[in-house]
Amino acid sequence: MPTHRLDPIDRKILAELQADGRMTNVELAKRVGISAPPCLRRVRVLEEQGFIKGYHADVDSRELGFEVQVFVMVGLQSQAESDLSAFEARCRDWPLVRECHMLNGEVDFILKCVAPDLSTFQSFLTGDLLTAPNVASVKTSLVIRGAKDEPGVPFDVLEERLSRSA
Amino acid sequence: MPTHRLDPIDRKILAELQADGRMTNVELAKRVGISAPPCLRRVRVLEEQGFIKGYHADVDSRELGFEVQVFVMVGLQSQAESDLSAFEARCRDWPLVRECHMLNGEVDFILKCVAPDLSTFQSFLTGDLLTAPNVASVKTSLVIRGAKDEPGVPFDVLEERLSRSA
DNA sequence: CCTGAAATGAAAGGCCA
DNA sequence: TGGCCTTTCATTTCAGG
Repeated sequence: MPTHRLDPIDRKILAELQADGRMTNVELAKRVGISAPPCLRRVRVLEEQGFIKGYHADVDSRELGFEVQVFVMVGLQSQAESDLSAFEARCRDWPLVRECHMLNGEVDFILKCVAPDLSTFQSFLTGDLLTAPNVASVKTSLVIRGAKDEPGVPFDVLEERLSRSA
Repeated sequence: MPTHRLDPIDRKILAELQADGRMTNVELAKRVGISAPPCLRRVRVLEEQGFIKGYHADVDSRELGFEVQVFVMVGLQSQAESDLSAFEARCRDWPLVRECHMLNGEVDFILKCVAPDLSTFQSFLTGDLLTAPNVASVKTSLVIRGAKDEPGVPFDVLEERLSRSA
């Protein structure tokens, strides 16, 4: 487990910033139990080493007009590495595709898509995805309602695990 | 489309904070072209009205020791509303389940899960998910590699759409 | 609803322990 | 490393257009 360089204070910093990424540094320092300057230094290091990849406001996509969320299962004809990465590159260029993960099993990729309405999604589907090279099968599943959508990872599980192995 | 109360400056604020949620207010004000005090007022209003649901540091889950990501398709025996929401409540209690969405079609739910390793996931699967009431079918798909993982929504698409309908 | 100024409070760097 | 001090800059309130 590559958590070598992280002490308990670093993990607490990550957990706090995951829960509230706009917290001021003095508030963060208070919560993790050190003073502000070393706390800020730790945050910088965590950013530089890639443990923190960025900070994002979590916007309400439905309120903003993105009423449609769809999961799309994609199978390709060729699973040669060059064809896989060509498809991935295409996904990165499609703004409606927010996530693209390569899976094991019969299907090759799962895509998480958003769209303002069904017709916008449908024209993406027929105009872009289905006509893309090497695409063999596409199965879409509309999200009827969202029940849980937590960003990040469960730090409780990590801490529990670390205390077990200690 | 319920974007009524948002003017172009509000949308720019949302787009900027989605891209960098830790930006200072003066930097944000400079980017959206107004001075700091009204900019902060707008941010507060966007938070209070729920357009901004929170701010989160994006932590590298693999670097932190969560090596396994799994999508799980779940079918239930009963689709009565009380049974659906009972399952959703269960998902909210499971820390390894980060997302739970109700879908149309043959499968009822898709879950996005993380775990430190396969054996942790497997004990969740057999110990918690498969033994939960009302669960009829479970199909898991391991993420081999991630190709795209963008949080939030594509504001370009929204702006383009608004300029079309104007 | 915005700008501009003034006071409070936080960020960032130097330096000592 | 963490803590303290100082300067710089951001946040917040208030007066005014």
